[in-house]
Amino acid sequence: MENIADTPQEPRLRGRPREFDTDLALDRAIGLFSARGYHGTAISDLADAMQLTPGSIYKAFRDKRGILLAAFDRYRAVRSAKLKAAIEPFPLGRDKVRAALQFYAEAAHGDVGQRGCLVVSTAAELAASDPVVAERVDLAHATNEAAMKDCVLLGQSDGSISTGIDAADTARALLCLLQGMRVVGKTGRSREQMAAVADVAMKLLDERP
Amino acid sequence: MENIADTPQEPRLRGRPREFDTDLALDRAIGLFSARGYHGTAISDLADAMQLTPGSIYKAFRDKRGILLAAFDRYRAVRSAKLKAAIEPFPLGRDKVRAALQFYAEAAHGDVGQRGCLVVSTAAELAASDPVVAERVDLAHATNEAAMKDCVLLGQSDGSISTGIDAADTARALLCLLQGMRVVGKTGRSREQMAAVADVAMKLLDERP
DNA sequence: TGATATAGGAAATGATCATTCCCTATATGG
DNA sequence: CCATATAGGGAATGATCATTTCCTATATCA
Repeated sequence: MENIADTPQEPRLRGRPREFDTDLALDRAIGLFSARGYHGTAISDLADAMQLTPGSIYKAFRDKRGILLAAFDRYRAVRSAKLKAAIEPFPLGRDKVRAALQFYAEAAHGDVGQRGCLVVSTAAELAASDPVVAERVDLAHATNEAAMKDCVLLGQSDGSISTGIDAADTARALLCLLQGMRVVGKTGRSREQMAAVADVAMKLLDERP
Repeated sequence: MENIADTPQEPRLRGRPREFDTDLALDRAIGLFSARGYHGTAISDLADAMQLTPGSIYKAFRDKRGILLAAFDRYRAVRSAKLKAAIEPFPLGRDKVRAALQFYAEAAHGDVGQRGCLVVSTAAELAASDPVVAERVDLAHATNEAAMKDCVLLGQSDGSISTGIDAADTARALLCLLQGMRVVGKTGRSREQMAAVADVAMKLLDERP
């Protein structure tokens, strides 16, 4: 999670200006929420990690759920931007899909893999009980699914992917595989194992024999 | 979660016998832990659902973590038995894999899908902070992966799956896809969508063109 | 039958949690 | 320069949490 400012922050008009970097603070919150879950992360933990007092946190984010929602939105913005950057260099749809799979393989092993994906942990912990959160998770999935579908459709138009496959179903299967990699990556798999999964998954782009 | 007694419970030798059905109580705990997560489920919630007092719960399971571990083990036992039953009728390895995918598609939509998978939620919430829990999650994944690998190897020996594919890598990819289906299923997908994922995933068993 | 051992459960305990209060600090607008 | 508005933060607040205590109930064993 680096410097990707998705909230450009126009100059505040009234009152004392904020002293902390919202994005930096949210990145810290993302780390905690991803690793320990929402209910497993206390405000005091967040205050320590974000280097803020509970009072300041509440002033900035309203309540604990507000922190989660802001962290979730930032997580999505950052990850989407990075995924986009990872697939952008490749002109062919097939190569874009491969790059996406490798991008996830990279995030699904080692320390980053163990920390896990905020979308996955939020889906697991809160989607069943909080409709607003569930909607955001659904949107995150739908966005990723649409990105994969675009790649498949591009591949079908540029000739790198057969027109005999169903783009929507393939994209949904890719989404499941990508999310599953993040789950399995929670318990230390090697880069090689995850790279092999990405490689094998490319067969989803082939036509039935 | 029905009547599958994995703890046959030999007749107690000393003291007052337990009055409640451990498996039934754990099934209720599984429902809560799966839907709301570990930290999101209070002992009082568990007491209500299990129809026990907190005192009785602590006598039987030692502490909250003990309930989670017992629930996790039972969840695995029940789901493994059902998966086994689902693929058992099919003699060909390829058909067994298809049955397994359909079994997961069935669990990844509607109410059951929204409740979610206890292995997924435990992995997301606790694997990074509790080594003992992480080991159990890893074992659960390894067991599922091995089951898939056995199906692939069977298929390769019975001729229903090409010997040109790597059984280990394919099994790992299948595991990721199955776990991912449970994640995506947390936010209400239709049976048709998940069935289509299962169908498309069968291409993982084909050789590269 | 009585010693032993375990279960059930109501009530208490102490820790921790999310949240608020209140006061100070620092900006802008007139 | 004073009114207004927002930020920072230390110290309460009240709720809730996991866990324990203690007493009763019910079984086996000798």
